Amino acid sequence: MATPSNKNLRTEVRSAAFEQVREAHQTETAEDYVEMIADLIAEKGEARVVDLASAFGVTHATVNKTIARLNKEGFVTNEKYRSLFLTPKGQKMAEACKSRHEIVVGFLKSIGVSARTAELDAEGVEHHISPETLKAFAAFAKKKK
Amino acid sequence: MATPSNKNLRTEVRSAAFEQVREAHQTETAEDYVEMIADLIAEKGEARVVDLASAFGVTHATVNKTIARLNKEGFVTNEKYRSLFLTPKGQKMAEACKSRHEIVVGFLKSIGVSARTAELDAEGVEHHISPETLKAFAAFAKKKK
DNA sequence: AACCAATTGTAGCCTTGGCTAAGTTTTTTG
DNA sequence: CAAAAAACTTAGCCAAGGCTACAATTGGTT
Ligand SMILES: [Mn+2]
Ligand SMILES: [Mn+2]
Ligand SMILES: [Mn+2]
Ligand SMILES: [Mn+2]
Repeated sequence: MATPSNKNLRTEVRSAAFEQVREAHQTETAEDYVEMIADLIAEKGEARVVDLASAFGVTHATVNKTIARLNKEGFVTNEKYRSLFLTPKGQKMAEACKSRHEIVVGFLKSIGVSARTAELDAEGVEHHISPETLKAFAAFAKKKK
Repeated sequence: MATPSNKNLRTEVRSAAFEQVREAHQTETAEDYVEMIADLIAEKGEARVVDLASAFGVTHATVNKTIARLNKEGFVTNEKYRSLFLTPKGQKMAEACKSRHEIVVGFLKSIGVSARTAELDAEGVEHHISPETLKAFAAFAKKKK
């Protein structure tokens, strides 16, 4: 049980887990932004800087800086003083994120978590769910329904 | 369905969710460090800077800077060139985090996620689980067992 | 057309959490 | 017990994501 190889395995999984968390946090902002931009365009016809600021609860200056990064990384296109658009790459990511988001919310509700808490917790949890776990979530929620 | 009050509620929950995520990320490092320090002391008798660096997969310089902050915030005590200790406040937090971590891992396994993936995903998920959801996780895993 | 309010942009600041590189101290080892 | 290795500290750099304050642009109102 307490063999060296066992301990090494635990150690290896441990640091891999933290590495995975750091990676998730690096893509998190891009994921939330593209999802929100897609939602806003679907709901209101356009996504403006003020809308994003209000949705995320941050200042417009923060949104502006983030948009500049997402533009540089190829997720968003933006012209000065005009509303925001997603690139095909950004759209694809938005769809995947929306789907994942909904699976997580649905799953949490299906194990008895209230709608509000499910929404609140899902916004963070969604970024730390591997494909395997996502599949398990989807399967469970579907069976439960 | 698409009444204004409904839309305002959605909007309110939305920004509250992102605020909750930002808060979780602010306490995350402290939580992971105190838990790890407690684990190392339990397993090896002491927690050293190199141990933490290897466990988290970061450099010892990064650990050092973080420890300085945790000291300032009252979670850790440290004397130069000596191993690290938790304050009572740090110990209390470590226990809560360890318990929460185990609940999350156990829950993921109970819905069919493999042991390795459960460990990997739990390290991030744990910080985004509210008390209500944690209770639901614990209840489900217990029932399933 | 001119003005004013709203929106967007930009500069500069802060904190966190990464890193490398170089200097100290402690511990081990020959 | 001296030298080498290991561990620790410190300084300085970077990127991300917050903020405030101020400047520029747009768009609606009169
Ligand atoms: Mn999210
Ligand atoms: Mn989301
Ligand atoms: Mn963690
Ligand atoms: Mn997170």
